[in-house]
Amino acid sequence: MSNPAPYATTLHIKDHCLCLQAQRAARALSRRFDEAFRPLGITSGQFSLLNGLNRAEPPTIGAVASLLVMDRSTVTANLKPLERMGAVTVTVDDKDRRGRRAALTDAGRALLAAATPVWTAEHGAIEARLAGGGDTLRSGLGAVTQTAFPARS
Amino acid sequence: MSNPAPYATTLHIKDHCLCLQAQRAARALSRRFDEAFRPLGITSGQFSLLNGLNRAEPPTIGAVASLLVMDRSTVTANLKPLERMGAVTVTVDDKDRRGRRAALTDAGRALLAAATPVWTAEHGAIEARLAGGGDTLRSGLGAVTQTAFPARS
DNA sequence: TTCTGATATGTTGATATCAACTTATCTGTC
DNA sequence: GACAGATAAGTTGATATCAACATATCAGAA
Repeated sequence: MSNPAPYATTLHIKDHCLCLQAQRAARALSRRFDEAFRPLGITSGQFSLLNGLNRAEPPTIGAVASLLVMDRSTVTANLKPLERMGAVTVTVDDKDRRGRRAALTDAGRALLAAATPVWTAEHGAIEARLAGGGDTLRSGLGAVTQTAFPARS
Repeated sequence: MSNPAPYATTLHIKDHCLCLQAQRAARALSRRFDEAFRPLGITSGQFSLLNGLNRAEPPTIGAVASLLVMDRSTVTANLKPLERMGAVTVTVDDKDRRGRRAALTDAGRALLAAATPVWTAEHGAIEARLAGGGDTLRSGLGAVTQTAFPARS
Protein backbone atom coordinates (compact mmCIF):
# COMPACT_ATOMS: atom_id res chain seq x y z
CA MET A 1 0.00 0.00 0.00
CA SER A 2 1.11 3.56 -0.59
CA ASN A 3 2.34 5.81 2.16
CA PRO A 4 -0.77 6.31 4.30
CA ALA A 5 -1.37 10.03 4.69
CA PRO A 6 2.06 11.54 5.33
CA TYR A 7 2.20 14.18 8.00
CA ALA A 8 3.51 16.90 5.69
CA THR A 9 0.37 16.58 3.59
CA THR A 10 -1.78 16.75 6.69
CA LEU A 11 -0.10 20.00 7.68
CA HIS A 12 -0.53 21.40 4.20
CA ILE A 13 -4.24 20.67 4.25
CA LYS A 14 -4.67 22.07 7.73
CA ASP A 15 -3.10 25.33 6.65
CA HIS A 16 -4.50 25.65 3.15
CA CYS A 17 -7.95 24.08 2.99
CA LEU A 18 -10.37 26.88 2.19
CA CYS A 19 -13.27 24.68 3.24
CA LEU A 20 -11.81 24.21 6.71
CA GLN A 21 -10.80 27.86 7.02
CA ALA A 22 -14.26 28.97 5.97
CA GLN A 23 -15.90 26.65 8.51
CA ARG A 24 -13.60 27.95 11.21
CA ALA A 25 -14.37 31.57 10.39
CA ALA A 26 -18.08 30.85 10.09
CA ARG A 27 -18.13 29.15 13.47
CA ALA A 28 -16.13 31.90 15.13
CA LEU A 29 -18.33 34.62 13.67
CA SER A 30 -21.63 32.91 14.41
CA ARG A 31 -20.56 32.24 17.98
CA ARG A 32 -19.65 35.88 18.38
CA PHE A 33 -22.97 37.13 16.99
CA ASP A 34 -24.95 34.44 18.80
CA GLU A 35 -23.57 35.83 22.02
CA ALA A 36 -24.46 39.38 21.07
CA PHE A 37 -28.03 38.48 20.07
CA ARG A 38 -28.66 36.17 23.03
CA PRO A 39 -30.43 38.84 25.11
CA LEU A 40 -32.94 39.13 22.26
CA GLY A 41 -33.55 35.39 22.15
CA ILE A 42 -32.30 34.86 18.59
CA THR A 43 -29.19 33.44 16.96
CA SER A 44 -27.06 34.89 14.22
CA GLY A 45 -28.67 32.57 11.70
CA GLN A 46 -32.14 33.63 12.77
CA PHE A 47 -31.10 37.25 12.41
CA SER A 48 -29.93 36.63 8.85
CA LEU A 49 -33.17 34.88 8.09
CA LEU A 50 -35.34 37.63 9.58
CA ASN A 51 -33.35 40.18 7.65
CA GLY A 52 -33.83 38.23 4.45
CA LEU A 53 -37.59 38.20 4.97
CA ASN A 54 -37.82 41.96 5.44
CA ARG A 55 -39.15 42.99 2.08
CA ALA A 56 -42.38 44.24 0.58
CA GLU A 57 -43.14 40.99 -1.24
CA PRO A 58 -42.52 38.11 1.17
CA PRO A 59 -40.10 35.70 -0.52
CA THR A 60 -40.75 32.04 -1.28
CA ILE A 61 -38.88 29.29 0.53
CA GLY A 62 -36.76 28.67 -2.52
CA ALA A 63 -35.81 32.32 -2.87
CA VAL A 64 -34.68 32.41 0.73
CA ALA A 65 -32.69 29.23 0.21
CA SER A 66 -30.88 30.79 -2.73
CA LEU A 67 -30.18 33.95 -0.79
CA LEU A 68 -28.68 32.06 2.11
CA VAL A 69 -27.02 29.38 -0.09
CA MET A 70 -28.89 26.83 1.93
CA ASP A 71 -30.96 23.74 1.21
CA ARG A 72 -34.69 24.36 0.89
CA SER A 73 -35.48 21.89 3.63
CA THR A 74 -33.12 23.75 5.94
CA VAL A 75 -35.06 26.93 5.37
CA THR A 76 -38.29 25.14 6.22
CA ALA A 77 -36.72 23.83 9.42
CA ASN A 78 -35.24 27.19 10.39
CA LEU A 79 -38.54 28.98 9.96
CA LYS A 80 -40.21 26.81 12.58
CA PRO A 81 -38.65 28.33 15.70
CA LEU A 82 -39.37 31.79 14.31
CA GLU A 83 -42.98 30.82 13.65
CA ARG A 84 -43.28 29.47 17.19
CA MET A 85 -42.04 32.74 18.62
CA GLY A 86 -44.55 34.61 16.48
CA ALA A 87 -42.03 36.47 14.35
CA VAL A 88 -42.88 34.87 11.03
CA THR A 89 -45.88 33.43 9.23
CA VAL A 90 -45.74 31.07 6.27
CA THR A 91 -48.65 31.07 3.85
CA VAL A 92 -49.48 29.48 0.54
CA ASP A 93 -48.77 31.71 -2.42
CA ASP A 94 -52.05 32.72 -4.03
CA LYS A 95 -50.63 32.88 -7.52
CA ASP A 96 -48.83 29.55 -7.37
CA ARG A 97 -50.24 27.17 -4.84
CA ARG A 98 -47.08 25.07 -4.84
CA GLY A 99 -45.15 27.93 -3.28
CA ARG A 100 -45.06 29.26 0.27
CA ARG A 101 -44.25 32.80 1.21
CA ALA A 102 -42.59 33.60 4.52
CA ALA A 103 -43.49 37.00 5.95
CA LEU A 104 -42.43 38.92 9.03
CA THR A 105 -45.17 39.67 11.53
CA ASP A 106 -45.26 42.96 13.39
CA ALA A 107 -43.48 41.19 16.23
CA GLY A 108 -40.90 39.94 13.76
CA ARG A 109 -40.31 43.43 12.42
CA ALA A 110 -39.95 44.74 15.96
CA LEU A 111 -37.49 41.97 16.77
CA LEU A 112 -35.45 42.77 13.67
CA ALA A 113 -35.52 46.46 14.53
CA ALA A 114 -34.25 45.68 18.02
CA ALA A 115 -31.52 43.39 16.71
CA THR A 116 -30.22 45.70 14.01
CA PRO A 117 -28.31 48.07 16.32
CA VAL A 118 -26.74 45.05 17.98
CA TRP A 119 -25.56 43.86 14.59
CA THR A 120 -24.22 47.31 13.72
CA ALA A 121 -22.20 47.56 16.91
CA GLU A 122 -20.84 44.04 16.75
CA HIS A 123 -20.06 44.12 13.07
CA GLY A 124 -18.38 47.48 13.36
CA ALA A 125 -16.15 46.19 16.14
CA ILE A 126 -15.05 43.26 14.01
CA GLU A 127 -14.52 45.22 10.82
CA ALA A 128 -12.51 47.86 12.64
CA ARG A 129 -9.86 45.24 13.32
CA LEU A 130 -9.63 43.93 9.78
CA ALA A 131 -7.28 45.34 7.20
CA GLY A 132 -9.29 47.07 4.50
CA GLY A 133 -12.29 47.14 6.82
CA GLY A 134 -13.43 43.77 5.59
CA ASP A 135 -13.94 44.70 1.95
CA THR A 136 -11.20 42.38 0.76
CA LEU A 137 -12.53 39.47 2.76
CA ARG A 138 -16.08 40.17 1.63
CA SER A 139 -15.18 40.08 -2.02
CA GLY A 140 -13.15 36.91 -1.55
CA LEU A 141 -16.06 35.24 0.19
CA GLY A 142 -18.38 36.24 -2.60
CA ALA A 143 -16.03 34.90 -5.22
CA VAL A 144 -15.48 31.56 -3.54
CA THR A 145 -19.20 31.12 -2.93
CA GLN A 146 -19.86 31.57 -6.64
CA THR A 147 -16.94 29.33 -7.56
CA ALA A 148 -17.81 26.51 -5.22
CA PHE A 149 -21.51 26.48 -5.82
CA PRO A 150 -22.62 28.54 -8.83
CA ALA A 151 -26.31 29.34 -8.79
CA ARG A 152 -28.32 27.18 -11.13
CA SER A 153 -30.81 29.75 -12.36
CA MET B 1 -41.95 53.26 17.96
CA SER B 2 -39.01 53.96 15.68
CA ASN B 3 -38.96 53.03 12.05
CA PRO B 4 -39.13 49.24 12.12
CA ALA B 5 -36.22 47.88 10.11
CA PRO B 6 -36.05 50.06 7.01
CA TYR B 7 -35.39 48.23 3.79
CA ALA B 8 -32.18 50.10 3.03
CA THR B 9 -30.68 48.78 6.23
CA THR B 10 -31.78 45.28 5.36
CA LEU B 11 -30.01 45.54 2.03
CA HIS B 12 -26.89 46.88 3.65
CA ILE B 13 -26.77 43.95 6.05
CA LYS B 14 -27.44 41.42 3.33
CA ASP B 15 -24.52 42.76 1.33
CA HIS B 16 -22.08 43.51 4.11
CA CYS B 17 -22.57 41.06 6.99
CA LEU B 18 -19.37 39.06 7.23
CA CYS B 19 -21.13 36.50 9.38
CA LEU B 20 -23.70 35.82 6.67
CA GLN B 21 -21.11 35.86 3.88
CA ALA B 22 -18.93 33.44 5.81
CA GLN B 23 -21.87 31.09 6.40
CA ARG B 24 -22.75 31.23 2.74
CA ALA B 25 -19.21 30.46 1.66
CA ALA B 26 -18.88 27.72 4.26
CA ARG B 27 -22.11 26.10 3.11
CA ALA B 28 -21.15 26.34 -0.55
CA LEU B 29 -17.71 24.88 0.06
CA SER B 30 -18.83 22.08 2.34
CA ARG B 31 -21.54 21.09 -0.10
CA ARG B 32 -18.98 20.98 -2.88
CA PHE B 33 -16.54 18.84 -0.90
CA ASP B 34 -19.31 16.68 0.55
CA GLU B 35 -20.20 15.79 -3.00
CA ALA B 36 -16.62 14.97 -3.89
CA PHE B 37 -16.10 12.79 -0.83
CA ARG B 38 -19.46 11.03 -1.06
CA PRO B 39 -18.08 7.97 -2.89
CA LEU B 40 -15.78 7.45 0.11
CA GLY B 41 -18.63 7.67 2.59
CA ILE B 42 -17.37 10.74 4.44
CA THR B 43 -18.28 14.42 4.56
CA SER B 44 -16.02 17.44 4.32
CA GLY B 45 -16.21 17.91 8.07
CA GLN B 46 -15.23 14.32 8.69
CA PHE B 47 -12.30 14.75 6.34
CA SER B 48 -11.08 17.79 8.28
CA LEU B 49 -11.46 15.87 11.51
CA LEU B 50 -9.59 12.81 10.22
CA ASN B 51 -6.86 15.06 8.91
CA GLY B 52 -6.60 16.77 12.28
CA LEU B 53 -6.15 13.44 14.02
CA ASN B 54 -3.31 12.35 11.75
CA ARG B 55 -0.35 12.97 14.03
CA ALA B 56 2.13 10.95 16.04
CA GLU B 57 0.63 11.90 19.40
CA PRO B 58 -3.16 11.57 19.15
CA PRO B 59 -4.70 14.89 20.21
CA THR B 60 -7.14 15.40 23.06
CA ILE B 61 -10.73 16.39 22.43
CA GLY B 62 -10.00 19.92 23.54
CA ALA B 63 -7.03 20.27 21.21
CA VAL B 64 -9.16 19.17 18.28
CA ALA B 65 -11.87 21.62 19.31
CA SER B 66 -9.34 24.47 19.29
CA LEU B 67 -7.98 23.41 15.94
CA LEU B 68 -11.41 23.34 14.36
CA VAL B 69 -12.73 26.36 16.32
CA MET B 70 -15.55 24.15 17.47
CA ASP B 71 -17.25 23.40 20.76
CA ARG B 72 -15.81 20.46 22.67
CA SER B 73 -19.13 18.70 22.75
CA THR B 74 -19.36 19.00 18.99
CA VAL B 75 -16.06 17.21 18.63
CA THR B 76 -17.35 14.42 20.86
CA ALA B 77 -20.46 14.13 18.73
CA ASN B 78 -18.56 14.22 15.45
CA LEU B 79 -16.20 11.48 16.53
CA LYS B 80 -19.05 9.02 16.99
CA PRO B 81 -19.83 8.29 13.33
CA LEU B 82 -16.10 7.88 12.69
CA GLU B 83 -15.81 5.49 15.60
CA ARG B 84 -18.76 3.51 14.30
CA MET B 85 -17.15 3.15 10.90
CA GLY B 86 -13.95 1.97 12.58
CA ALA B 87 -11.79 4.90 11.51
CA VAL B 88 -11.11 6.34 14.95
CA THR B 89 -10.67 5.13 18.52
CA VAL B 90 -11.02 7.30 21.61
CA THR B 91 -9.11 6.28 24.72
CA VAL B 92 -8.44 7.74 28.14
CA ASP B 93 -5.15 9.59 28.39
CA ASP B 94 -2.81 7.62 30.65
CA LYS B 95 -1.06 10.69 32.01
CA ASP B 96 -4.24 12.64 32.74
CA ARG B 97 -7.26 10.49 33.20
CA ARG B 98 -9.62 13.41 32.61
CA GLY B 99 -8.48 13.64 29.00
CA ARG B 100 -9.36 11.49 26.00
CA ARG B 101 -7.16 11.05 23.00
CA ALA B 102 -8.64 10.41 19.58
CA ALA B 103 -6.48 8.30 17.30
CA LEU B 104 -6.80 7.11 13.72
CA THR B 105 -7.01 3.37 13.21
CA ASP B 106 -5.33 1.69 10.27
CA ALA B 107 -8.66 1.87 8.50
CA GLY B 108 -8.85 5.56 9.35
CA ARG B 109 -5.42 6.20 7.91
CA ALA B 110 -6.35 4.29 4.77
CA LEU B 111 -9.53 6.32 4.46
CA LEU B 112 -7.62 9.57 4.84
CA ALA B 113 -5.06 8.39 2.29
CA ALA B 114 -7.87 7.63 -0.14
CA ALA B 115 -9.56 10.96 0.46
CA THR B 116 -6.46 13.14 0.17
CA PRO B 117 -6.18 13.00 -3.65
CA VAL B 118 -9.86 13.88 -3.87
CA TRP B 119 -9.21 16.94 -1.72
CA THR B 120 -6.21 17.92 -3.81
CA ALA B 121 -8.15 17.75 -7.06
CA GLU B 122 -11.20 19.53 -5.76
CA HIS B 123 -9.29 22.20 -3.90
CA GLY B 124 -7.05 22.83 -6.87
CA ALA B 125 -10.06 23.33 -9.11
CA ILE B 126 -11.50 25.90 -6.75
CA GLU B 127 -8.28 27.79 -6.13
CA ALA B 128 -7.54 27.96 -9.83
CA ARG B 129 -10.57 30.18 -10.25
CA LEU B 130 -9.77 32.55 -7.41
CA ALA B 131 -7.68 35.65 -7.84
CA GLY B 132 -4.41 35.21 -6.02
CA GLY B 133 -4.99 31.47 -5.88
CA GLY B 134 -6.84 31.81 -2.62
CA ASP B 135 -3.99 33.26 -0.57
CA THR B 136 -5.79 36.55 -0.03
CA LEU B 137 -8.98 34.84 1.07
CA ARG B 138 -7.09 32.46 3.31
CA SER B 139 -5.35 35.24 5.17
CA GLY B 140 -8.58 37.17 5.52
CA LEU B 141 -10.31 34.13 6.94
CA GLY B 142 -7.50 33.62 9.42
CA ALA B 143 -7.64 37.22 10.51
CA VAL B 144 -11.40 37.30 11.01
CA THR B 145 -11.33 34.01 12.89
CA GLN B 146 -8.83 35.45 15.31
CA THR B 147 -10.70 38.72 15.56
CA ALA B 148 -14.11 37.21 16.15
CA PHE B 149 -13.05 34.54 18.55
CA PRO B 150 -9.51 34.97 19.88
CA ALA B 151 -8.08 31.82 21.44
CA ARG B 152 -8.17 31.86 25.18
CA SER B 153 -4.92 30.08 25.92
C1' DT C 1 -4.55 13.95 53.86
C1' DT C 2 -8.33 16.76 52.71
C1' DC C 3 -10.32 20.42 50.64
C1' DT C 4 -10.83 23.83 47.07
C1' DG C 5 -10.63 25.49 42.66
C1' DA C 6 -9.40 24.54 38.06
C1' DT C 7 -9.55 21.61 34.05
C1' DA C 8 -11.29 17.92 30.60
C1' DT C 9 -14.94 15.73 29.17
C1' DG C 10 -19.71 13.77 28.90
C1' DT C 11 -24.88 14.53 28.65
C1' DT C 12 -29.02 16.73 27.32
C1' DG C 13 -32.04 19.45 24.61
C1' DA C 14 -32.70 22.68 21.01
C1' DT C 15 -31.52 24.18 16.57
C1' DA C 16 -29.04 23.66 11.95
C1' DT C 17 -27.81 21.10 7.88
C1' DC C 18 -28.28 18.21 3.97
C1' DA C 19 -29.68 14.23 0.74
C1' DA C 20 -33.21 11.33 -0.78
C1' DC C 21 -37.78 10.55 -1.23
C1' DT C 22 -42.70 11.98 -1.50
C1' DT C 23 -46.57 15.00 -2.43
C1' DA C 24 -48.86 18.86 -4.55
C1' DT C 25 -49.22 21.94 -8.22
C1' DC C 26 -48.28 24.01 -12.55
C1' DT C 27 -47.40 24.20 -17.68
C1' DG C 28 -47.39 22.72 -22.11
C1' DT C 29 -48.89 19.32 -25.47
C1' DC C 30 -52.12 16.60 -27.52
C1' DG D 1 -59.85 17.98 -20.88
C1' DA D 2 -56.05 14.57 -19.96
C1' DC D 3 -51.48 13.38 -19.62
C1' DA D 4 -46.34 14.09 -18.97
C1' DG D 5 -42.68 16.45 -17.38
C1' DA D 6 -41.15 20.15 -14.56
C1' DT D 7 -41.19 22.75 -10.34
C1' DA D 8 -42.02 24.00 -5.11
C1' DA D 9 -42.26 22.19 -0.70
C1' DG D 10 -42.72 18.87 2.96
C1' DT D 11 -40.93 14.64 5.39
C1' DT D 12 -37.55 11.62 7.19
C1' DG D 13 -33.24 10.22 9.02
C1' DA D 14 -28.52 11.13 9.85
C1' DT D 15 -25.12 14.29 11.20
C1' DA D 16 -23.51 18.97 13.05
C1' DT D 17 -23.63 22.67 16.35
C1' DC D 18 -23.79 24.96 20.66
C1' DA D 19 -25.02 26.27 25.67
C1' DA D 20 -25.90 24.74 30.11
C1' DC D 21 -25.33 21.51 33.33
C1' DA D 22 -23.14 17.37 35.46
C1' DT D 23 -19.18 14.30 36.35
C1' DA D 24 -14.43 12.95 36.85
C1' DT D 25 -9.83 14.14 37.68
C1' DC D 26 -5.98 16.92 38.78
C1' DA D 27 -3.03 20.29 41.35
C1' DG D 28 -2.01 23.09 44.99
C1' DA D 29 -2.85 24.78 49.76
C1' DA D 30 -3.67 24.10 54.48
